[in-house]
Amino acid sequence: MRFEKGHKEITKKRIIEVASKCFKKNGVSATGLAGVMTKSGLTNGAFYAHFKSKEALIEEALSAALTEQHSKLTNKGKIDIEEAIRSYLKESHITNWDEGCPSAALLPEIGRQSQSIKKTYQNGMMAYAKSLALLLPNPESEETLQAATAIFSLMLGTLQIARAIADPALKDKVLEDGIQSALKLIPMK
Amino acid sequence: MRFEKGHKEITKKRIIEVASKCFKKNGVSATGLAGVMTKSGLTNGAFYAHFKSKEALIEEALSAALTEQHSKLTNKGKIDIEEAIRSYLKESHITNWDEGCPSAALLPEIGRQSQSIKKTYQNGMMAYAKSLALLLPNPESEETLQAATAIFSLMLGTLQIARAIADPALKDKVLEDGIQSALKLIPMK
Amino acid sequence: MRFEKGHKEITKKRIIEVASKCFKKNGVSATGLAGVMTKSGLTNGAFYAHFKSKEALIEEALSAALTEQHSKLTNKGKIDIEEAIRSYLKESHITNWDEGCPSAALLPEIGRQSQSIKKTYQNGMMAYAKSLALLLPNPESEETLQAATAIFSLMLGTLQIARAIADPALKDKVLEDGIQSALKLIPMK
Amino acid sequence: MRFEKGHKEITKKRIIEVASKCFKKNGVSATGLAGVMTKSGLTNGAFYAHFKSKEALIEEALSAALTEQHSKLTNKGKIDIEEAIRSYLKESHITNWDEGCPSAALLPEIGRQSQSIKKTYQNGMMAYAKSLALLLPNPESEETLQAATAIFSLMLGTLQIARAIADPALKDKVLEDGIQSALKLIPMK
DNA sequence: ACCGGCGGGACGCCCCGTTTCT
DNA sequence: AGAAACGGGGCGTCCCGCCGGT
Repeated sequence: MRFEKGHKEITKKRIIEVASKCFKKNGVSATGLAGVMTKSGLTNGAFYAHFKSKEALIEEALSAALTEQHSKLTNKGKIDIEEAIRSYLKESHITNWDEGCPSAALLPEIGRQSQSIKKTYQNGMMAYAKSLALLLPNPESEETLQAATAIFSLMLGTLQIARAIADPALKDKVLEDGIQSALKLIPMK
Repeated sequence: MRFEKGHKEITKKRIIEVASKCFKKNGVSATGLAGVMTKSGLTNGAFYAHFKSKEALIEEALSAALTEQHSKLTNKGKIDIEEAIRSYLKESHITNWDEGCPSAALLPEIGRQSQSIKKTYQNGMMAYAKSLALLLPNPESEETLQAATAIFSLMLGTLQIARAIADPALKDKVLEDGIQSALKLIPMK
Repeated sequence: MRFEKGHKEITKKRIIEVASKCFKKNGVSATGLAGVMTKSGLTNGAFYAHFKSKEALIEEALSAALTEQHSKLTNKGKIDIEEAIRSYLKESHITNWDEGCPSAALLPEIGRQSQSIKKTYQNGMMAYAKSLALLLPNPESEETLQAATAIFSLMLGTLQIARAIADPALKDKVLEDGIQSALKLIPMK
Repeated sequence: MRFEKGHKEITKKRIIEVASKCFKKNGVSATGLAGVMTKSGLTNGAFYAHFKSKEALIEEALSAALTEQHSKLTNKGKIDIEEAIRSYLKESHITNWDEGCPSAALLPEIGRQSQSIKKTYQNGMMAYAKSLALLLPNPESEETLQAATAIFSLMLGTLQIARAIADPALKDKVLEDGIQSALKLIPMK
């Protein structure tokens, strides 16, 4: 065959991954499909063989980005919560939009999308918060999940602020302060 | 004279206010200048009499939005920190994009803009954090400013998450949990 | 063999019939091959196994549509000319584009096609006119063929006008007047 | 001024006239806005300063074409009905799509458009029929209008058929027969 | 031999941010 | 401050072809 079996799935996956990075880097509405397709090694015309519309791509790319972000927590073997926080708020995460957290890069835009996309986000976000709770004492309790969500919100807001600040020294301070504050949200055993 | 003195400034201010709402509501890159001008009661061609480019408008609109958001804290007379937090995370803020916090609506997009715009954001954000710190015990200390920034980051992230979630019940829970967690970040006297 | 003999012909015929309806319903140039293939239960790629190009399909679909329209005259057993006229100009024919007369739905577009397609139309149209002449007195005479052509032209124009009119009452009147006028073109015995 | 007063109206009129010809020549759905604008000496971007959408242009171009066609009947001073028929069905009208009758070129496509466009057509067509009736005996009677409509339908259908026929000799015959038949529809004084 | 997966470009309409002249 | 237009790009869809499985 001109294309081996599974070729289409691989191609689609490639498009999704490229789109995920483009969306995170430049924003959803500022990302054009033509650019995504070119970066995927394809032409414009092939897009609609894989996706019904740009919105469908957004949904799949968001889902993939959330899964990937989630896997950063779960694939590392055992890590403690402080390590997770420091890893999220480390300096390099500021500039690495395309490989970073989709929430930090896209949340307001997600909030303006359709219910379907919001549902996708909701699922991914809840899963992430639950994994974060596993790093805390008493992982199954409701309060722990609440604490995990708070830690996530704080990290998220801190990273976004750091990214939107001009002065490098202040950036570092915001990150470091964010780490300290996040640690305060860890519940006692 | 065809227009009394000051007319131009008034017009410009109107454009900025309209743009500020449009940016917050639909995002910066999804907002077109034509729409802004039409909503301002002007025609397309008049834009460049007031602004060098879209970027210049972004900067001025952002500045205005930050000032307005700031004034919500300072204009109310005496309020305590809990009231401020509850006010920020009240349910109506979820849907009121255009009259809400510019950080919650625009932060990732601001982070992708030029240094000049980031500097604008930095100033507005620092001022806001300082005003927030005034509501806390020991307002002048460095730790208090850090706490205020943390509270702001947490509120910000929480609001964005609530806006990006599909399920209404979960939305409410996220907001309520956010309030509880924010309160924990208030330093003791 | 994967497909029994004759499978291809059946498939091709199905494509032609689907295309014939689509062309009549939406017009030739507004009809996409993808839609035709999907409605035929096939995929895009299969098209060029059956037709050299869209133009080839147009030609075959036109031919089929003309034949089908012709058969409406000849398959009914004995009918008189008035019945034929009333049947053509009955109200339901206004809305039934896809099962109606190809001339009424497509003539200007056919006039813009290649000589080859025009030849196809010419043959089908002449055959139709001759069958119409058979319903008139003195069927073999040249004047009768001329009268039949005139009746056909009148019906055709009338139906097109009725279809292009907005007011339902006027539509009905146009049809009814068309019938009366067509009857006047019937030669005396 | 860069553009004298009334410039915009002139430009719009030019677009409409160019579009009218393009629509008649190539059909509505096969005509692209880019081509129309280029032929009007403008670029793509200027289109939406003049029209809300392609549909708006269709409506205005159709209206203009109907008016122009109408004026062919009324501007010539006194003509008799036979002259009008011969003029409509003269050979040159076959090839002159772009300067010819909009009904002959576009009717089926008009029938597929929105109610609003159909209403435009209805008005133009009724006016044309009434002017045609003025050339007949007893111009004000209802029967005369009916006869005029019938003559118009017959001419229309005949021209379309002639245009869709490949053989030149047959074309001529169809036209000539059409003239003869149309004359038969003229009511007696 | 028949059929289809998968992709290529070009172009459809629409709208963007911007410029120029008055 | 507005009128008018520019050029490019957005998403979506078109017609078409290569190559190989069954």
